Amino acid sequence: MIPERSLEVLRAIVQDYIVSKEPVGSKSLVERHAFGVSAATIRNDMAFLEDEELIHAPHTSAGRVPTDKGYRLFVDRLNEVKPLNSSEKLAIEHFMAGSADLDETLSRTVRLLSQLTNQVAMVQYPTLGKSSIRQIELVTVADTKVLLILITDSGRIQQHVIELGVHIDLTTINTIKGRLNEVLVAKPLNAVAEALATVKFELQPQDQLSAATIVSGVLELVDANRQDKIILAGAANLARREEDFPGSISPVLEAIEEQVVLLKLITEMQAEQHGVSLRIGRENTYEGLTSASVVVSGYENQGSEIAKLGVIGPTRMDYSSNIASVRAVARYLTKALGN
Amino acid sequence: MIPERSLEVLRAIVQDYIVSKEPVGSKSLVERHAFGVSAATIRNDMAFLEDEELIHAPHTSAGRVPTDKGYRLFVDRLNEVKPLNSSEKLAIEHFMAGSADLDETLSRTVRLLSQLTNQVAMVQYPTLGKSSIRQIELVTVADTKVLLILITDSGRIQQHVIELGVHIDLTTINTIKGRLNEVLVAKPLNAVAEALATVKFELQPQDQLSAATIVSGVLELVDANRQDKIILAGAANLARREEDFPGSISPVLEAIEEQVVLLKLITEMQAEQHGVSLRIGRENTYEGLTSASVVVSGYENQGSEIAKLGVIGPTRMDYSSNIASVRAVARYLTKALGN
DNA sequence: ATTGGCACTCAGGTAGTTCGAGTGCTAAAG
DNA sequence: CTTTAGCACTCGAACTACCTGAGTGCCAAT
Repeated sequence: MIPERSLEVLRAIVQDYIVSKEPVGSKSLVERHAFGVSAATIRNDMAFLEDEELIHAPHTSAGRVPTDKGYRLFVDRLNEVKPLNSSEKLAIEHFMAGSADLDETLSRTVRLLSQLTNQVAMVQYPTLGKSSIRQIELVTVADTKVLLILITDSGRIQQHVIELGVHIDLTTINTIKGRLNEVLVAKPLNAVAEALATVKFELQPQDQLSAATIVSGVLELVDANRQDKIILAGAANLARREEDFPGSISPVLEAIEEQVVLLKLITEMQAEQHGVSLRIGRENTYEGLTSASVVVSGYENQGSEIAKLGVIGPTRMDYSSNIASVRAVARYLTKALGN
Repeated sequence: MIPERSLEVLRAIVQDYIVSKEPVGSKSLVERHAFGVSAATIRNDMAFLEDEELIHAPHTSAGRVPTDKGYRLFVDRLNEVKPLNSSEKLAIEHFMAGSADLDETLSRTVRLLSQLTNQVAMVQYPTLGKSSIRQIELVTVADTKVLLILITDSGRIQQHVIELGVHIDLTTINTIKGRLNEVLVAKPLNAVAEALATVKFELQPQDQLSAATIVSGVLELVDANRQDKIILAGAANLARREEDFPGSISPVLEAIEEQVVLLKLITEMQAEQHGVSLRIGRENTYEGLTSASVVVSGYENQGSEIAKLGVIGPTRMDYSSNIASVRAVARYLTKALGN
């Protein structure tokens, strides 16, 4: 068990370190904070915190810096989430005005988040696995090509051109389309494969092949997009915080360019407090992100979480305000999707 | 007029500097290159090149570094474009295999280019203004909503959901669709507005409003996408070349995140030699890119240029191989689009 | 448990020094 | 007129030595 005052000392160290970017020593600590005890006492507390591996001294005669574990304890037990100030609220209102389709909304959201936090922001597209099919359309675009369109209840529209190799007439297309919609509408996407496995079409033999091609096109479209998409903004903010990353920022840049890594990461993350989840430093198993922290929140549509958004920054980030921003933006996006 | 040997010296300086990243002096120059004259003679030539502002000494007792003007002369008159080596050709073949729709093709292309060059690569989506309409589709997606789909001859598919506010029946939609296709098919996109200005629909009065809404939807779709799109890859390569950028890479990162800037830039650039155009250092009017060079080539569909692609890197880049790569990838993409 | 005192540590800054790559100039040679 | 060898000069980079001061850990007294 950690004594109350030691926790206060840890909080003070984290807060001071975030603003000063310098290791913080016992003296400056008692100057800036009213502990009511002397520096020597604080030093004892600090020695204790160091034993617990919550803080760490870069070298013997330097101040202390929080460890990943220290940050973790800080956000879990000591951190009070700052409410947004009025200019931040204003910024959100501003971005909120006049949103259009899904692409536009998400792209605005990610830019908003990066501006609010001055970090790299990311927004995941609604996960198809959690959506269901609203409608399927087939449209001929050439003699032997049809355009397959998949519309989900989250408003996402996917399309794919299918080359049939042979001519197909309108009646056949309409038969296939009708049957597909019968079978698939309102089905969640992860149930599509099963539903299509047994489907039969009342068609002439020569058209059965085309139907099969189209069916596999549907499967492909559903599947190809299960690997969801992430959009990013604010990569330049990384470079501006370069000194916060030991070594170079290039592994971090690589990590965020690698969508697969990011997707895996945020999918694994489970909501902790305030509906926000964090990965701090080495808690990120991915090599390139061990000196970074990730703050993520889910956003919802029709009452259930459909995807996530968040920010990536140095472990030495202002958790208070970043958590507040991520949470607020997630709520805003949920609200915007409600319309 | 610049004497022949001085030009050779400039070429040698540029080449050595690109590999060594160190200012190059007269002595190492005569060692590495067979000029057949002594270092003192080379020094005279170097003094001449310095008068012409083609090279520059960082300080009195240092070697010389090419200026932007020097690089420019180098690429215009001295540079021979390296043919790609076999592993590079292999990489292109590999990416070439199994390309699918336009999105996929371009996304592969940009990653390919960034891998080949180890720079930041960019690919511009086909400019709509240079495409024409292949087909227009209307699909109902809800009682009062229709999905408008625009397919261009470059294979680009644009979609937009239109909220009509009132019910619309299938016959009406088909009438509108038929008429739109009659009027618009094969029209270049920049002629769409004109073509639609006078179009009339043979419809019941209560449906005229819906038709008008759809028409304005078409216009919006054409127009909203006139502001073209660029996709990027390899931003991490920038960070890896950080020492090549004086100051910080963050202005460069900002510039490339700002699509408008990039679009403006590459739109202004006109093909020079080999079908490739360059902007070297301060030739880039945009502030953040004054220490960067941009190599761009157009790519074609059906015999005319539809958009551009290229790379961005430090002024001290290997122009030979980057020009070769950009040119080769542009050709490959042109070929891939031909299918 | 807290505190003042004190010796100790060590990164970072300053100053002085050397080293050598590279220059520009001059005078002689081709 | 061009080229070359020779030479004095310059100046950044690298190395050294030194100092400073913030910060620590520990101990004995409260």
